[in-house]
This record gives sequence, C-alpha cells and structure tokens, in this order.
Amino acid sequence: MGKKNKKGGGGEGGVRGNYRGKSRPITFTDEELAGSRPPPWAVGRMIGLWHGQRQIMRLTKAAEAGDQSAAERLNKRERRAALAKQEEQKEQMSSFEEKLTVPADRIAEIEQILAKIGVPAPPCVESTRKPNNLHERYKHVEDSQFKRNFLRSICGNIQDRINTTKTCTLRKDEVLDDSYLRDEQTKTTNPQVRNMMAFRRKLPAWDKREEILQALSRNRVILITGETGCGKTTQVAQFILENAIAEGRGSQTSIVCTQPRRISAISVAERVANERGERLGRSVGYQIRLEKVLPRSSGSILFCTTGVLLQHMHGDPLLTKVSTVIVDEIHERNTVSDFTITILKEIIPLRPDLTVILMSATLNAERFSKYFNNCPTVHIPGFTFSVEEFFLEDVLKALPHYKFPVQKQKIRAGKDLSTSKAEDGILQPYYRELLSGNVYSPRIVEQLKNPASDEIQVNLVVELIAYICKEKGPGAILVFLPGWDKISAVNKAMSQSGMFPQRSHRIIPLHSQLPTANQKEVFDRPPQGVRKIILATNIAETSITIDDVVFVIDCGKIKIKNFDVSGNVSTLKEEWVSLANARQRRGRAGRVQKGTCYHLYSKGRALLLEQDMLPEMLRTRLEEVILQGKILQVGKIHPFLKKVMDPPSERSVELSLSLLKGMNALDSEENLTPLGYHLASLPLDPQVGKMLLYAALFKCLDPVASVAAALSYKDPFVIPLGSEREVDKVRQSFDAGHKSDHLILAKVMAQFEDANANRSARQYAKSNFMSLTVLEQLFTMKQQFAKLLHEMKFAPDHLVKSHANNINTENISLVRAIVCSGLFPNVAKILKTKKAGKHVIQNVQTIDNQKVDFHPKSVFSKMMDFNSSYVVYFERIKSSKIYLYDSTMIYPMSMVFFCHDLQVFAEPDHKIIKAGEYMLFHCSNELARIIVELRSWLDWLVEYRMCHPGVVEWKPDSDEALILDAIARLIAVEESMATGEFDDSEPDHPGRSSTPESDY
DNA sequence: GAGCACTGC
Repeated sequence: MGKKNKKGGGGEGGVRGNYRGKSRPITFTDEELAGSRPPPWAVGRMIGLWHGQRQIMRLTKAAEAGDQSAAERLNKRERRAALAKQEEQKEQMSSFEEKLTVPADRIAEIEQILAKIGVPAPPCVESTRKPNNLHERYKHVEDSQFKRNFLRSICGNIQDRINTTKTCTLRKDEVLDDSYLRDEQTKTTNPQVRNMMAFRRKLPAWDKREEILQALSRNRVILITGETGCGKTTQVAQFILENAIAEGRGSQTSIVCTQPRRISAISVAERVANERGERLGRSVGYQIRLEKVLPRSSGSILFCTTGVLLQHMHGDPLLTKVSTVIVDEIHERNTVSDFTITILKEIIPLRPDLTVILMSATLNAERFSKYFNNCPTVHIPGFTFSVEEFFLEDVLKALPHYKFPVQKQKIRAGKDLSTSKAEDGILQPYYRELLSGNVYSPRIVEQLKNPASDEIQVNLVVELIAYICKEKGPGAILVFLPGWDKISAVNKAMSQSGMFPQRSHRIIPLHSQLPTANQKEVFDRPPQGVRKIILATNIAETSITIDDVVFVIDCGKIKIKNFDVSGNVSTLKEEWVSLANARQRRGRAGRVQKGTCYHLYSKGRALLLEQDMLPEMLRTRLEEVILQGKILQVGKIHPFLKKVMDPPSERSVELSLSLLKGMNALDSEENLTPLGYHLASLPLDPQVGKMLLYAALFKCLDPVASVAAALSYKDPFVIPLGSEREVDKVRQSFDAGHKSDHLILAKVMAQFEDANANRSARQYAKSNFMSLTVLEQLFTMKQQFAKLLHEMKFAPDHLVKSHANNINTENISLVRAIVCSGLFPNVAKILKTKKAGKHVIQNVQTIDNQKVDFHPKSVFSKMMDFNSSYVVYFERIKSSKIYLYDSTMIYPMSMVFFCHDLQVFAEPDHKIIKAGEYMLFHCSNELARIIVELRSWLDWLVEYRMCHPGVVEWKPDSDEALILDAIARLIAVEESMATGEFDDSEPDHPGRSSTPESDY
C-alpha cells in the first residue's frame, strides 16, 4: 500500500473522472449592477457574471417600460439559461460516470468459479413475486422458528389484538408473600435501616406517600411531578413495593423504573438498596447495556435505562412480567422516552393489571397528564437551597468598567424579519422600562442595546469569574458554555490574564471529548483557599453533577443538533437556551447551600426564550424509531408517529422510510422484510446493523464489529486542550495507507486488544490519547455483537475474533466493501483536488448533490491523492460547512455489488451498469456478464440467508462460499489495480482473499 | 481547520 496510483488513477490530483469546475451562483445587488464597473472585489468569472446580470436587469427594465425587442431578447436569454442549466445537470450526472476494467485472466478466473456452480442464479423470490398475503409470500421459507417469529412480528398489530388482553404472569404465591413480609418486619430492627428511615421521612416525597398510593389504587396511570431533591426517583418505587408487601401482594409485584442515563440507573439502584438495608441483587437491581445485577423476579424493583425496557419489549411486547412501570425524567423529551410513553399508551388497554407512573419535572407537566387522558397528578414540592438570580444588566452593574465591543454595522440579510420584530416588540419596551426605573443607569441600557451583547464575550465571562473570586464567598464556580471553542477560549484567556494563579485556582474544562470528563478531580473538593472553576458544556446540566457548586454562570447559549428536513442534513448550531435549560443550570448552584446564578442575557431576552427545548424526536433521523415501531407491531408508521406527543414532520418520516425501503429493510408496503426483521433486533442503527450482518456472512467480523461499535457508541480518542494537532497526528498514524477513518477505528481496537492481552491497555490508551473506559466498552460491545449474531445463527460461534468468523478479515478490499454495504447510499465523490498555497482545496460532492467537506479530524482532510475517487460516510453534519465526519475510500466495484438497485443497459459495443440512482459504470460485455451473474447470486444468497438464518460454510464444495469468494476476489482485483499492486502480479498479494487457491 | 448531550434483551 501507499504507492502512488499507476493505472487506475490518472487525471489531476490523482482523481479519476471528468469533472469540470462549477462555480457557486453569485447574485449581485441592484446597487452593484447600477454601477458602470463590476464591484472591486469581483474576480475571474464573477466579472462575467456581473456583465450578464447587469444586461438582464437593463433588459427587464426596458421590457417593463414597454420595449418589445427587449422583452424578446429577455425571453431568448431565459430559454438559453434554462438550456445551460440542463447541460450543467447533465455534466453533474456524467461526473458520476466511471469505466470499470478487470484484466482478462481475472475474468476467466471468476468464470471458472461460476462454471463450478454450474447453474445460473435463481431469481430472487421475494423481490420478483410479491403476493399481498405475507404468509403466501414467505411460503418457501423452511426454517420454522425464524418463520414463526418473523411472520408473527410482521403480521401482528397491537390494535388488532385489542380483544386478546394479557395479565401479569406473576402468580400469587402465599409462601413468598409471607417470606417477603417477614423480611420487611425483621429489617425494621436493623439500625442501618432505621437510620435510613429517619432520613427518608424528612424527604418531601414522604409526605405524599399516602396520596400517591391512593391515586394508584384508583388509577392505572398517574403523573408525579417534582424538582430534583424531592426524592421522587428514590422513594416512589419503594412506596409501592413496601405497600404491596405489607398487603401480602409481594409475589405479584415487579416494578421497573427507567432512567435516561446509565449512571443514574446504577446510582439510584445502589441508593435504594442501601435505604432498604440490602445489597444489590435481592429486592433491588439494575440493568443497563452490557451490565446488570438483576433483582429477584417478584417483590422487587429494577432500575434500568429506557433503552433496556424497549429492548425487553421486543421479546415481551406487553411486559407480562411487570406489574408497574415507572418512566422517570420524561420532561427531558428524549426519543426513547417519548417513544416508550407512546407505546405504553397503546399497551395499557391490553394489560388491565398494569400500572404506569410518569415522573417529570414540574415545568409544563400538565401536557403529560393531558396526553394520558388527564391522568391525576401528584405534585411533590422540591427541596433545594434557594438560588439568587442575576441577569446581564446586574452583571454590567457589578462590572461598571466593562464595555461590549462596537461591531461594524452588520447586514441583517438572512435574518428572519418577524423574529426581529418580536424582539423589538419585547426588548424595546423592556429597555424603556429599565430606563424609567432608577436601578440601572442609561449606560447599562446602552450596553444591552449593543448587538455584541447577544454573542458570548469571552472577556466578560473572565471578568465575571474574577469578580466572583474577589468579591464573593467560597464555593466552586460552574460556567456553562456552548462548546469546545468557547471552553478553549475562556480557558486561554483566564490563564493569560494572570488573575487566576494556580495556587489558589483550579480551572477544569469539561467536555465529553476532554480527558477531564471521566476524571475524579471534577468532583474533588479543593483544599481550603483554592477555588474550583469548571468550564463546561451542557454535560454539567444533567450528566455530571458537581455537588460543591455555589456559583453558576449561564452564558445563555447551547449547541444543539437539529435535522434540516429540506436539505436532508443534520445541523449543529449554537442557539439561545430554553427556559428549561436556564432553570436546570440555575438549579446546579443550590445543591449544598444557597447559591447564585448569573445569566449573561437580559431579563428582557429571557422573555423571548422558548419554554422548552425541541423534543429530540423532532431533531433526529427516524430510521431506528421506525424499525423499533415495526418490531413492536405498531402498524403503519405515519399514523403511529402521529400519536407521539409531538409528532415528527411527515417529510422527516418519509425520508427515513425511503432509506429503509432502499436498503431493503422494509418492502414497498412498509412491511418488515426478513433483513429488516434482523436489523430491528440488533441494538444498532440499521445501516450499521446491515454492515455487521454482511460482515458475518462474508466472514470478516472482527474489524467490522470494531467499526460498528465505534460508530454506534463513540470515538475512543480524547483531546486535551492544546493537543488538538497532536491527537490528529496520532489518529492518522493508524491509517497505514488504507485511507479510511473506519479502518482506523478497526486498527485502534485491534491494537487495544493486543495491548489488553499484554496487560498494557492503560499505557496504550494513555500514550495514544484514548479513553480506556471507552475502549473497554467498545470491546464489550464487539463481543455482544458476536454473541447476538451467533444467537441469530449468522455466526458460527460467539467469539468476535475466532478464525471461523474472520476467514476474510485480511482482505482489506472486502472489508471496505462491507463498510460500503452498510453505509450506501451515503456516497460522495472527490471531483477535484488542488493546492492553493498552503491550503488544499477539495471539491467533494455527495450523490444527492450536496457540496461537502471532509471534517478536519478525518484522514481525508487535506489529502491530495486518492486511489479511488469515491468514499462512503456515516455521518454528515452541517456546522460552518457540511462536514463528512468519517469516510472510507471505496472502489466502484463495491457499489456495483452493494448499491440498492442495479440495472444494466446495452450499448453497441459495451454495457452500462447503473448503480443506485446516480452512478453509471461502463464495462465490457464479458465483465458485465460476470457482474450481473454474481450480483444475482448475491441478492439470492442474502435473501435466502435472511429467511434461513444459518452459517455460510466456507468450504470448497459450498455454492455460497464459491459465490462470496468470487465477489471478494473481484472486489480485491480492482483495489490492487488502483494501488498499482496488481502490476507486481504477486500470487498472494495482500489485497486478495486469504482462502488458499488449492481449495478450488 | 473543528468536536451539545444521551442510549440499546
């Protein structure tokens, strides 16, 4: 590897293809066009554009004035422009055209393999014949267990089963009831439990015990509201359990309480077990992904993450082993919790003995009650220390010398006019009100009017921190900032200011990608006289709780991921916080004593803030939600998603549906296909799940499992502030010329596993800027994948690194192609690269016609030479540009085999293969013939395997192995040609299948 | 030249 492209490359910058540069459209303003010369900043093609647009403007004016010939000329011009646009689109299409060539001897080799199979590929049953009756359609499926489960899940519908209600399967057992009761009575003599009881009685929740139990005895669903510190999370489940045991119903009581985060599931379970004077695993337990201490099956409380409950419902949709479900923190509006309460609403009529408790913060809680047909609400008053609140005007008063920078007049273009009107309608009167009072000086009101006050001013933050340090009493300061940039900037400004000497100040930046995020120094109380200052993202709003915080600075901004439906692209933008965020941030100051919160926006601005953050379901893609719904048999997805509390837009549902249909997870009538059924049962995004399934079929599980784990969990790299460049270097050193961010992850994991075997994992993580806990979690996830695939019968054993699962793991070309099989149609083409001074300009376009850039952390950032001009990617997010976060270089042949739809057209002397909607490949008749034959075999084989789960045996006499091996070989030939290795004609070059030739 | 935050039998 690493050789320059000798054959396959060619063209400037090592990029194939025939793209001609296309400029971005530029529109000149009327003033600019009125001048006699183009504006001074116009260069190159812009000057031509200016002349053209000026001419159009003149003609339009003349035509409006009644000039007939001008109108005609204008007409002609418009027609010509339309034609030019068509041409341009054609060119766009042709830029996704390629020539496919494979040497004749390789074609002959494949033909020999095909001859061994002897028969032509059978038609793919499911795709050629689609009777409406699903039982009829899958008549050919022999595997009885799979068929039963599959058909039940695709034919069933929760609504259809309205008359087949079920009750809890827990049977009354008087012996158990007695023993639970005696247990509880003995406990009351335990001094630890008595101490705990004294503590519990002081919680605000205790006073509501009877009210809650009363409400539950009369209602199937209740809502409990209360702020942090009121004890609802730890007490409510205990009340129910204690009451049931006391009433002799312990054997029929099984309570599940869901939490949004893994850490809270564990810590709450520990806390509750402790209060009950027990160890985990008796009446109290927890379950999160890959980790559990289960309690006894009755007379018990299980704390789990919401996702675990959903996964559990796959096997037991009506939760027949559960008597009470508690869904906590529903106000956070996570996708899983919104989805869970929607499903629960459907289940309640089918489970007459199930009780459901929803728990939420107080703000806007009545919407949840309304959603559950006005279910009764029990409110528990909060118990936190009071927090004094200040706004920007107060901060400016405290810092009389501070002035916002005067910005150059910004053009308001692009700004929503109605928004600014609303702002003026609120803010201007607010400023007038401030001026009329005697509290704030006109200087302060002038400062508030400065548009710069709407942006985060790093020096204002620093001065406010300094002010608190100097003027206020002891206590940690927590600063909420939107993201990496600002954390880094404030940190730098603080150290440069000299106002925060190390002996008396401990500054801790806190961000999920910073190594500090999992270090205990964040929680440690500093020695007397040392002040802890934490610069954090919203990670400190819910996930990380620092008890000794007394002062909070809320900068008022938050970075938030959104989904732009019209552009079909995720965005990451800085926005104003919602009031719910602001409240949460403020609350972080009053955990141990009275606190203070400074908001860096005015009280007038606060009037303009949204009540709540947009629910996550309206901000993300819906593929996983749709598949989950399908496996839980909710019927057609549009009507189901309309039942969600805040339904996602139809367009958003449509986009996700069409991807699922394209990847053959759903058929045209929206039924789960066999593939879709398997994807729905994997705890993964469907595209990543498909990659994993194909890796099992093609026997290259280990590297692909690494990729799947990292894509679905998180990147193992951590980045200390100031070491950004260094970390990039380390990351890219793992690429080894493969040109793949995904293969980097595979290599990172492989080396970690080696290090682990040598007991040097800690050293490995440390010296490579990685998080040991993330690496460990990724490895456990890989093992879970292998176990699941084995249980699904696609893997011969449950060991992710076993030889049987990794026969083709050394065939890098194949691994690439498998990554492509999952990520397709996320394809982009590198049209052109060029150097401009120090910068590298890459012209990259996705197949849905978006101009994109490689994210700076990607190995492709700044790359000049590509062996192939195609990449697949998993995530693309628009921030300052649309960035591809992770890419893998792929060769056209991979797309021929793994695109969603393949068509072949005959030309006089060759064939054109159309892969997906956008890509055309020209190739010889011979090559086309073997491609079509192999692709038909592949489709048949995948279809067959999905319906008949079982291991593909990699033996010389197995047709399946012959087919897959032939495909693996064909894909490898192309890569070896492009990298020049083919010229060396080594009999066993690394790009080849590792299966010994003698087998065939 | 840039990285809000969670989660899965």
